[in-house]
Amino acid sequence: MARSTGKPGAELAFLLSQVGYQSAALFAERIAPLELTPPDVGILKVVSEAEGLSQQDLGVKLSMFPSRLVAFLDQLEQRGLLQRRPSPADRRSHALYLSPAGREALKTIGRISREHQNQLCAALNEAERGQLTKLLQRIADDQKLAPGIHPGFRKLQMPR
Amino acid sequence: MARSTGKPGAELAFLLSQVGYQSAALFAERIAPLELTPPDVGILKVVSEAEGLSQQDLGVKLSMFPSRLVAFLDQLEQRGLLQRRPSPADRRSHALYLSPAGREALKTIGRISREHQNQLCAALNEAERGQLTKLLQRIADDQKLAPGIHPGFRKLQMPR
DNA sequence: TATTGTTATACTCTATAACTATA
DNA sequence: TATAGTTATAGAGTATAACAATA
Repeated sequence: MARSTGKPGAELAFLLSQVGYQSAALFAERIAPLELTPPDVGILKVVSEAEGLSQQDLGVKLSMFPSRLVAFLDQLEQRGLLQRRPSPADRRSHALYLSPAGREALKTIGRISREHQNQLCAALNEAERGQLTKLLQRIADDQKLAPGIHPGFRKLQMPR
Repeated sequence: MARSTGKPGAELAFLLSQVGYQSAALFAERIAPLELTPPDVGILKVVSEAEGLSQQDLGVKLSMFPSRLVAFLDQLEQRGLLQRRPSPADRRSHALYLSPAGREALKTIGRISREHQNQLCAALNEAERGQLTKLLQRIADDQKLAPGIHPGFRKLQMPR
């Protein structure tokens, strides 16, 4: 039974964490058959929006250590989704590009993401989803969360 | 700039994951000075609501492997927040209880949680927080998320 | 001397399965 | 023989720091 009056608890913050985790977990399940993980998707997305960027740039955008990026990029490159091209100005750095297959993968991911959202938000109609989006966006802006960048890239580990 | 018409993307599902992660991360930071982690808090909370339960029971409630529980319980017991008492009926099993210090810790955690929620939801007024809570609760119910049980107990690992 | 990307190392946390003591 | 809790082991993933090539 919920308290209707009195000192407010932290139900909302906990609900946010619960539902947010559920969203991440279901999404991870949905892309697993593509042999992709959420960080893979985040990397592909950022590269697609800023092609030619260096691994350094990518690390800054995602707040990831460059050394942690290497393994992800190796795998994406081996699978032909992403390319490391020599940088014209600096032979130390690599310019990152999506391959055609990488762009195709992003389209598939987009479709999967929409299905995922429909499943997750099945309890709400369109108007309610719009309401929810607006409220969450206000929090995200206030919390200085960069659009399209998941804060989990930084440190990892949620409950423990 | 947001698309006002056309095929919907998955912005809402991503926003939920972003804000949910932010909630979890900020909460973890807030309780870190108490030398507690979110799973510690989850355990204390469940025990407080069902004192006398066994480690087996606790594992089922949290969807955690019993072997994973051991280290958490060891630490909480050593710090005097939780007690393993002999079970009257079965000498194999332990009945879990909070100590007075454990109950005190939960009060502190409750205060911290409210501060946390106020910080996280600073962009919204009371009415808006109520709206948001209702919408999220509808999703949580539809997704069969148990009240007060974080789905992250199960498997862990969000971005990867 | 500083910087880009890579590799090496140590550490944390987990699931699985073996183990003990009771039942 | 089965069950409660514990311990052992191996694996996944990370941050940190050392490293080679280039600037």
